[in-house]
Amino acid sequence: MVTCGPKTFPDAPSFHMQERYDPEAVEREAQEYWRANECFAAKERPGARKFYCLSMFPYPSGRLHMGHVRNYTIGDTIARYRRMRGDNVLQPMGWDAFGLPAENAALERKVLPGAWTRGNIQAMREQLQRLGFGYDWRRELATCDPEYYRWEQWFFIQLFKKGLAYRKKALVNWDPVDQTVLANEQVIEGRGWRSGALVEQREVEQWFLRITDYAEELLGSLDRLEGRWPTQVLQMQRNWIGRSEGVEIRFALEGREEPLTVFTTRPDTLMGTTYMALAPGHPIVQEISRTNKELHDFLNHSAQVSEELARDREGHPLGLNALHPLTGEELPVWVANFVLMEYGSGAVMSVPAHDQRDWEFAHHHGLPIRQVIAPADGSQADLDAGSYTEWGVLVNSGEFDGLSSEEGYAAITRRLSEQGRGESVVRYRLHDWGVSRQRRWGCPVPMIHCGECGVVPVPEKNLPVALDEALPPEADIPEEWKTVPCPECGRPAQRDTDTFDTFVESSWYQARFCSHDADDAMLDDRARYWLPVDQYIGGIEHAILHLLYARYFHKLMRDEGLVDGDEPFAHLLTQGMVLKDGHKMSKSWGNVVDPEPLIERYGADTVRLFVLFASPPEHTLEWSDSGVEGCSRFLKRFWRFVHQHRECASAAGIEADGLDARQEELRRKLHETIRKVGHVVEQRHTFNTAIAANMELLNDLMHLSEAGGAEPALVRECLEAMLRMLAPIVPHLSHVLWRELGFDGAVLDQPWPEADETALQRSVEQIVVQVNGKVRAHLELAVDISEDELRRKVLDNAKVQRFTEGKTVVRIIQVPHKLVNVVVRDA
RNA sequence: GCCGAGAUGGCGGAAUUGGUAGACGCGCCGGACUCAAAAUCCGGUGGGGUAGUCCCCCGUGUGGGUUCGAGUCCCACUCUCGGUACCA
Repeated sequence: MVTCGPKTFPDAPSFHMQERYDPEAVEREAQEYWRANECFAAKERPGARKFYCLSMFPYPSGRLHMGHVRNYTIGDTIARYRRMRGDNVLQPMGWDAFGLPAENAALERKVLPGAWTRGNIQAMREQLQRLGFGYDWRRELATCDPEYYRWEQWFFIQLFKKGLAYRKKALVNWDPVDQTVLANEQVIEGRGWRSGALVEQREVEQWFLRITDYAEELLGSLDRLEGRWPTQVLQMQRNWIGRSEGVEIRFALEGREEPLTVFTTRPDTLMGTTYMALAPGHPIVQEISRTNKELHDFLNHSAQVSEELARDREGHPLGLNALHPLTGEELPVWVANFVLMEYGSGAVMSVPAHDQRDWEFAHHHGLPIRQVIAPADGSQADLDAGSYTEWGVLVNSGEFDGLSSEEGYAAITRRLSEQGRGESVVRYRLHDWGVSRQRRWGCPVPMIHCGECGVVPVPEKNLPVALDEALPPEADIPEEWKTVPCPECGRPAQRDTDTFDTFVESSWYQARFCSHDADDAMLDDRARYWLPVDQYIGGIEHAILHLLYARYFHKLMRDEGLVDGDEPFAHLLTQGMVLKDGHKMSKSWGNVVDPEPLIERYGADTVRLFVLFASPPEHTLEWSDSGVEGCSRFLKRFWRFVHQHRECASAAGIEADGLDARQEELRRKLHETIRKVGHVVEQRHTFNTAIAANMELLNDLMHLSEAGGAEPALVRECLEAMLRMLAPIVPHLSHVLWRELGFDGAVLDQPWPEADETALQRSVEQIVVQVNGKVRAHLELAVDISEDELRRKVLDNAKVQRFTEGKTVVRIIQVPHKLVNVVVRDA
């Protein structure tokens, strides 16, 4: 038998160069090959199993950070793996290019937002290319391209025509620092999500998208994503949509025509209502405050207090009575600082005995507390200590006494309905999506305001309404841009000068990648071929906003006949954050690790390998410089080993019969590795264990080689399989080594290796022997050993006997090919 | 408060359906090579006892339980992280 153990090479420079792993040269070569052969140009192949792999596109801030590197490495690994599995893979990349930072940069550096953005895109594109991600760059798009936002404007007009986009004068969140309106989602604990400034309320005319029309479907179809999306994300979306069932009740107001409408989830407590509470922003409150100085002063005062999120139960009587819908009892109407205008109708029926906030408010202001629910178990509720909010049995409720809360709920709802004073309704926490922004670096709203005709869409032939990119953001918009003839009557009219929320652009880019160059339609049949995205990868921070809006847009596009299916992203993987020293990398912590110098020093493959190896994709990743060093060592070792065994490449096919025991063992290890890696990469995305398995295999292979057992055909079989398994993770190194070994074609086009069942078989195996569940011995036994023989060998074993001596064997548990547990009892 | 996820060596993390806890990597210790260092290679590395390779006990946040057997399942709790919060 010929062996090819470690060889010493003459100390000539040419050999030296090859034996030394030079990532830069390797990466240049592989990337050149991919580029020249257009390896990642995706084509629609009807009938072929397609796989659309998408990573969330970046905001072009100027430099990639570790989070990007991690995100895109995960995506690229999955995409390359699917390709080796024979799928027709699409993996595009683009830029979420509109947004505030460009305007800020423009102000600070006296550059134009467009120029700043496009410069950043160029720099980041180079960084992505350097990392060797297999993107179809022909499909690259930036949301600030007029060819892109043109179709967003077109689509918005379709929504407008359907009544799904509408204008509403509404109280909106005003960020006094950024000077803009914020969506509810952009307000975090009363502060602007970017500026951190305390948000004020202002009334402005805004464009809204009727996402609430789709609330029920957005909620319902989450069930079908179960098992495909992380449960955490599904739950967060459910909470955000916030469906709640209840009853809308109309209370008559003394001396007023219009009744007061409230929403409650507890109509069973209706008989315990002792006062009404309105939000400070409620129209009735606003109206009365115009003539009531005391109330006016109170509102001014509480507006300031509420900014500090005061929990004091402040309020003021309005001097107005409501009438109980069933008893006609007079109930004083108050304004209360804890009532929210944005939820329900901005008014509540207060039941202090059974709602904690109402209880506190009543206590504070000396309002009556009337118990109408008693604990079902007959115990006493202590209403001096607080409210009793559990369901129970109705008391002090007249004809409803004795009913359970559930029965009372139904009976009272029925009675209200009969009297025309209320009905069951479903409420959502989700609000219509305000999409107008008073920003310059965004997609212009394609609408014209005419004094005669009202709001008129820009005619489709005039799209896109292009931004004047030469105009600095601080300059006023010129009159000649703003003033245009009304498309309907021809009289001078005004363009809408607002732009869209950038979440609008990112809600449909996944579809446009499919039809990136369609110039006469937003989408075409190619979108039907590629969609939905089979695997979407991105940060957990987008669990609510982006993912909800994109789901909404997909349904809108579906209803416009543009796409098939109900959901845009079939599978979602949310990668964890990248931490350093226990904190998120940020300037303020001073712990930012820039990928660039690492790529410079170790090469792209090492960086890719490390971000996958350090932890499973969903976990937060603790950055470790020495961990990178370890990954670099592995690649160097692998490289060197391959070069020391190059001649094994010409070995003939493996002959399993000719292998000795150690070689057979290694071959079994190889095929076990193939089986394991295929499973974890495909099913679990735990690339860390896939890498570890390959490290183990290399260690074993090197030990065998060291011991002189490196049969060329076996080495060849190992290397061929390892290069394929590592190709999605460290594609450059795999590409070059594959070629240097003289194997056919390019490794990225190779089929994924299959485990050879016969190689997995063994004649003897190790069986763990336990006595009462504790490991006491390991036995090497023939796999086809009979049950009796096995029992005998186990019970005759000296180590086992030490623990069974003088005891009674009660039973023997057998797990085939794995374990035997002898259960004994004191005799 | 509510919802969700998690807790395993000095560290990151392994451990299909309950079946040898700590794979792989880092770090550390010892050794080889070297004038020396770097690089590389070899060996060791959960705690304790005994002891130079055997062997025993303990050990997966805490306390219970189910089971022949629990990191894994059940109950209660502690802590950490993420989301959300006056939602009527």
